[in-house]
Amino acid sequence: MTEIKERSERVARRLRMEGYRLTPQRMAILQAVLESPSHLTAEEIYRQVSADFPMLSLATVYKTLHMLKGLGEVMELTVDGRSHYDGDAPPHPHLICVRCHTIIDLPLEMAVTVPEEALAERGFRALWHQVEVHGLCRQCQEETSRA
Amino acid sequence: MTEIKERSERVARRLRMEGYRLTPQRMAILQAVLESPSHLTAEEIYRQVSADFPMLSLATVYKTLHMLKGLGEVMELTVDGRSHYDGDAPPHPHLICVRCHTIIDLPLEMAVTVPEEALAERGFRALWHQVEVHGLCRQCQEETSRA
DNA sequence: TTAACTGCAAATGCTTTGCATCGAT
DNA sequence: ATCGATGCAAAGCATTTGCAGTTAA
Repeated sequence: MTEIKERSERVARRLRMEGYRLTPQRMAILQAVLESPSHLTAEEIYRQVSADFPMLSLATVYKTLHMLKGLGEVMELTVDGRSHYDGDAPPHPHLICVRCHTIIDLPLEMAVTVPEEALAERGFRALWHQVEVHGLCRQCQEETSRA
Repeated sequence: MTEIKERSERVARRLRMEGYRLTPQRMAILQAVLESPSHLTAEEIYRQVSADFPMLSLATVYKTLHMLKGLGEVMELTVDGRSHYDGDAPPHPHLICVRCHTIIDLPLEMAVTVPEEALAERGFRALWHQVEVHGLCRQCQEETSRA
């Protein structure tokens, strides 16, 4: 909890420094993304934050998430045509169910094994990486075999 | 080339076996995906195949790609809200430019390093995996620094 | 022959945008 | 007081769907 508070204060400071305004909507959206253990969609963030800010608009949620993504403070994960947002700092692998589209985090610090030379050869500057394992979650395996 | 022909014949055989009809459209779409060294979008496949089949519809392209994906014969990679399709067999990492959305293949057989136990613990059955490295391609680095 | 497939056009659903108003600085 | 941010509604765009006509088997 304190960790999340510290993190959101750090981001707030950064926003101010870079000339962004600290609106209550932005703070609430940021808080929601950081707090959630799962990977919320814009819609879910909207519904959740709306409880405190009934006048919030979905467009603002999208605009804020876009900004935070641009700053690298949240990551975007597209599953089945829907974007999910994750505020976790250390990159970790995601298990993605191809049937129900659930996303499961693996709490492992994946040191990705792409050799530096391969990137350097192509003049590519890596910013972050992402490991996705696609398959069937437990429940979907059961439901598939039952059919 | 022969490799591609063999591959498409193998897929054709599989389709027939599983009760799908082998229409000229399907064969042409399959061919196009297998032949292309890049990661075509549905739109690009449509334009390309349309040269030979002017009566082809985009809906058929989507339906066919969806079917092939379901069979695991092609993989889907979503970048910036657009799906790209890749018929390559061995899974390899992708470098994705966050600015221009170019996709670069790395011809490395990535043995992904997600420990089996982590999957087993969660009852997750892995089907395939995907490594994405997000960053800036050479050209976009130059254009960014110039600005 | 007949059930699956195609093509068309309309519909869907997520995301973005334009613009008048509001509010953080 | 300024200019960026918000909220609303409309627009945008990739993808899906319904259906009548077509065709592979």
